[in-house]
Amino acid sequence: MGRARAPCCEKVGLKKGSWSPAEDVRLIAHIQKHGHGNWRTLPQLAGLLRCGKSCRLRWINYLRPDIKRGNFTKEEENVIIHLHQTLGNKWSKIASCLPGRTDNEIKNIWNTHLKKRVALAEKTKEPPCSPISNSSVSSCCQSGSRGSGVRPAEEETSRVHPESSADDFVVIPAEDNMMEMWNAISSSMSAQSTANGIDLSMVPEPCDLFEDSPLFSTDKEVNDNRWIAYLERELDLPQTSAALAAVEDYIGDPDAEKGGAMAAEIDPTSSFFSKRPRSPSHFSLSFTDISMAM
DNA sequence: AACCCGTACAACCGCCTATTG
DNA sequence: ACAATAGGCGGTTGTACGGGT
Repeated sequence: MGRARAPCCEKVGLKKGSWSPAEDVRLIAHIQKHGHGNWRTLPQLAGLLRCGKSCRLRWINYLRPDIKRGNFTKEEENVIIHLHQTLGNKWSKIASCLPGRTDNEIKNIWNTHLKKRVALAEKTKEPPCSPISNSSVSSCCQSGSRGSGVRPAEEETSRVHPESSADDFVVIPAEDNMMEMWNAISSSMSAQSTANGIDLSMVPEPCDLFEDSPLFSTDKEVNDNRWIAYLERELDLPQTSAALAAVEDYIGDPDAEKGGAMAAEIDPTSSFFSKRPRSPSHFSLSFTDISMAM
């Protein structure tokens, strides 16, 4: 309130714009390993040339394990329309009623689709959507006060489905490829996969995971690179220099066929997360598979 | 093929609130 | 009580992409 405020971070030398797959992997790996205690210090700790806010946004809106991607269902759209009628542009509150959807995503869908649809419906005097019970709307949104820190993913009980009838609360299946990805990664790591969020403190250290693998090295940096290489491979990302270094380090031949093929795939502008959904079997690689491939 | 235009959505910005010392 | 800081929110912008001409 008029108070002078320091910038959230030193912007000089920081990267802006789209996130590269390598940055995504670094962020995921860091949060998997350490959680996100302090967003401000996270970029340095994770070795990212990004502002803490940018990291937070990327995680919350895109990389979080419980993000539900893909088109909005009719029911979801109806919920948004109804909630917007009562709450206005309180995107985070609306998001709290739609598990797996982010405020940013809802804001976008409203601005690009639903706003027009509602305007058109008002013109033609037709309802923009089917009726929805008020109880479901109010009950799922009244608790979400600003700054509570409770994200949709963490709310295990406030899950509303627009077509719910008597009790209003049903669980929307967490069926999205990001969940599959995270579950695959988590299960590969013997960590407990969760449908409604991951307890990061339970995730084992990468080095621990590699102990039984031929990839394991006593050199921490080598292990870190191999860890990133593993994640990149799991995510089907273009292999970064870290990954290639790990490969070369392991096979001892930079010009080996596989290393060369991986290098040819490097494309810093593409992103795994913009690709179409894939089958769960895609994530069936094991450490054995990787070590064989390497 | 080149250009234009609309759409979708990721990302940034600035402000506000909650928390902490 | 106050100030500093971090986290969160909503508005806006930038840009990639697809379809039409």
